[in-house]
Amino acid sequence: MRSNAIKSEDWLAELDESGIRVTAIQEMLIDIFAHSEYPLSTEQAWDIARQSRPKTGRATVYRMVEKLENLGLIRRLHGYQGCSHFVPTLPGLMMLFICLDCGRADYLESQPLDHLIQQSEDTSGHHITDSRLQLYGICATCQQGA
Amino acid sequence: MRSNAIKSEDWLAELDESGIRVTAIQEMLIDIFAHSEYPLSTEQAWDIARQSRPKTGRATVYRMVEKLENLGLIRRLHGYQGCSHFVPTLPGLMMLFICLDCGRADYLESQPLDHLIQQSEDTSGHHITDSRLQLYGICATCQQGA
DNA sequence: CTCCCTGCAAACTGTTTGCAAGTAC
DNA sequence: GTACTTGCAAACAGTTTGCAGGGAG
Repeated sequence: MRSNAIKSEDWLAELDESGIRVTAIQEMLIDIFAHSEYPLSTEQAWDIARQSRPKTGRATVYRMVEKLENLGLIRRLHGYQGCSHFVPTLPGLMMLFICLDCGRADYLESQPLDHLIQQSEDTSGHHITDSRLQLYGICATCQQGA
Repeated sequence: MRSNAIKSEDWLAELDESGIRVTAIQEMLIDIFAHSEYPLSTEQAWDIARQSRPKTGRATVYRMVEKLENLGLIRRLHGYQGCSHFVPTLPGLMMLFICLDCGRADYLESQPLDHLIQQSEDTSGHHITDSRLQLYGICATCQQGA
């Protein structure tokens, strides 16, 4: 799997630029999402947050997740255990593979997808502003294990 | 937009083969989904159903939608007004475009997507069993209208 | 000092479940 | 007759909201 190259500092900088007040909780939640090996639901992130900060409120995590999603720092996973899990965004990489066995998410190179979308725009006449490609299956590691 | 070529009879036949008992309500709901020009939520389908059959229960529609989805006859739309809208499945066509203006869904030809997925499988080593590509934007018609 | 953030609890929405009655086969 | 389906109501889960207090700039 692709190693997670996300820098928490970059996220904090983005938050700052957006006029969102940066607090200790925010830093903690960013850390949690940026460094998790697996997609996390809001509930799971809340559980992890309370391990180091027991009085963290549920709503705080929901509000934070919403902000991170709106800023494009995390992406919602659809169709894997509902639609309430999130993974950090890797800019420029839009193809997301989710292993149905171990649950890990892996970004794949997507240049061909850009071409495909461009082509679809041309032939259909639609103006495409956003794309979402999710792939499901068994990852290379889990195939060996089985 | 691609004309909807779904035959209610085909769906009924599939239901029958699956050992699901075919009732009048099922026929009605199949008709509603197969012939709607727009993606429908369960709630919307329920509203339509009650126009011709006021005593239809909400749970019945939910249960029916679940069956249709499991059989692959309808597909859930993700990221458009939540994740609770459905469109009829067109076999072999996996690329789905949703207009953010008028809300209509349009299937696009997808041969290049198959190649792209094949290629991703080869380079990543993952075994891909399911793919989900959704495109968002403004459809050709709405571009003209504006 | 001001405004945004936080925690708590209550409210809310969409969805699921249990059960008795109805209906297809 | 048997088993699946239906409608109703209650239960449920995840998420959102209102508000009083706290913290950042």
